[in-house]
Amino acid sequence: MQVQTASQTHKFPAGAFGLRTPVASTRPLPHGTQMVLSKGEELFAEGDDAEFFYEVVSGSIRSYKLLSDGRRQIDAFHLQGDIFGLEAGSEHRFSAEAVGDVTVIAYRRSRLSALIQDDAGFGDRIMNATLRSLERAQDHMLLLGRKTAQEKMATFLLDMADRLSDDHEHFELPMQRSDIADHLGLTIETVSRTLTQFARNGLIELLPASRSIGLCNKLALRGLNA
Amino acid sequence: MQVQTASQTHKFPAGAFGLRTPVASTRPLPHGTQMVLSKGEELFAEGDDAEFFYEVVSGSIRSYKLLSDGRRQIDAFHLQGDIFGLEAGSEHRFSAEAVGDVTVIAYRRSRLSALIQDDAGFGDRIMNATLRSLERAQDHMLLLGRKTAQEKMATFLLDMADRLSDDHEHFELPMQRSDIADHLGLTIETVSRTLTQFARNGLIELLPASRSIGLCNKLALRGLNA
DNA sequence: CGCCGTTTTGAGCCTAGTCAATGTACGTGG
DNA sequence: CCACGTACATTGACTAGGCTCAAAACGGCG
Repeated sequence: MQVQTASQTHKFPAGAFGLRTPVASTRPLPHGTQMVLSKGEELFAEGDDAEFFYEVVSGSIRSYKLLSDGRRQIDAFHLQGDIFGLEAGSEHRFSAEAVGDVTVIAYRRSRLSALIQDDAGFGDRIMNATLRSLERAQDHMLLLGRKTAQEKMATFLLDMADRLSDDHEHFELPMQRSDIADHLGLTIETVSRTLTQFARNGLIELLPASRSIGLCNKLALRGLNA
Repeated sequence: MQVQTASQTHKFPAGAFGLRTPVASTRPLPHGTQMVLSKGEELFAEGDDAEFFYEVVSGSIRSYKLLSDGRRQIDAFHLQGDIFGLEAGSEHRFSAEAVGDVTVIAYRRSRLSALIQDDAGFGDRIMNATLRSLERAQDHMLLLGRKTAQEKMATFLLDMADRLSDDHEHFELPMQRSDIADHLGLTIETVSRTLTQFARNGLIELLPASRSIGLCNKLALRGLNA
């Protein structure tokens, strides 16, 4: 997949039809196929056949929907261990792209019941992953519908700190400002201005034009969180 | 339940602990307990033990989250046939209230695996209901994050027409303006003004201060929908 | 060094929110 | 039967938070 351009769509994991691919990019697993995607590559698009669902091994995936005029809503960033792309119907209801370089495992949906038969715990993992996605979605609806720009950013930063940092204070954002904006229902200008303001008020540490963030005053951020 | 006031919380279906209740309000079923709630009654609150999950028999349930200062986001209206309130963790992550008079069936979560054993189709129904909730949530995030007030109202009206009317054109809204506002991330004033404007432009028919709606120009509404 | 993608900053505007008053429907009690 | 009270909905005037448009700054890379 690393040899393909960023705009192409993968309707199936490389190797599924015997395609010649770099050794490092795909690897057969007992139950799924490992895939490597580079920055910006599309994993699937809204409307594609939902033949596979996925688990993130490393890196970050953005899943999103578009309006006809191009407005975008990123409904989630999927990080290590997250499962996504499982659908009730036959088509994907959203698109998914690699935020940076990413490794995922693709599972064939038609083999879901077989996977569950083989591994009793797998079914629970799927159900729990789906329920956790729903919980995240519910929290995010509250954010999108009722929080101010400052509250949105505070919530986002605290969540990212929890999900991608060991000390829950210092971390590197995998995505750019436009991704954050389209996730929080804001514009890139508002995202940038809010970060600058947080830094000026001593809530966060922020190297100029960088994606590394340090949370200096988590208490104040939590105060903004609700 | 009909004898209780609107603000009380049900931590369990009446009858579960031998409470004396009106005959008409609860009825034991093979797999669950039928309950009747009157307008405004709380089924469960955020943080309550998620001992039961529910299926709507008739009427409409609103599920919502609150911020500390009282701002509310209604993440869904559950109508006939919808299943809701199943959680990954031990607590409910949102509150649920009857919009009008409602009948639901309460299923004990601890018996979920038994229910699935008994009825092979039940597990699929649960999984599908959960996935459909997730799809709805994703659509709704796009609405909340990226649609204008007019687009939000158009989407909402078309969705309600599909879900609670036979001809998909004439229907009675079960909820009041403040519920619509808190569902769409707007204020009641904006909801009211937008409806009035739609009526003036001939998109809908609207008896004054009434909840009955007729869609006159679905094409124009669909145009606003994306 | 210079280009390009990204981020930051500034100035002005607009959509939807706030505050306030009026209108309407309905149930209750005199 | 009507007067009143309450809950809900509509309408108006004004405000403000976040958006748009525009330009400058920064960083990485050939």
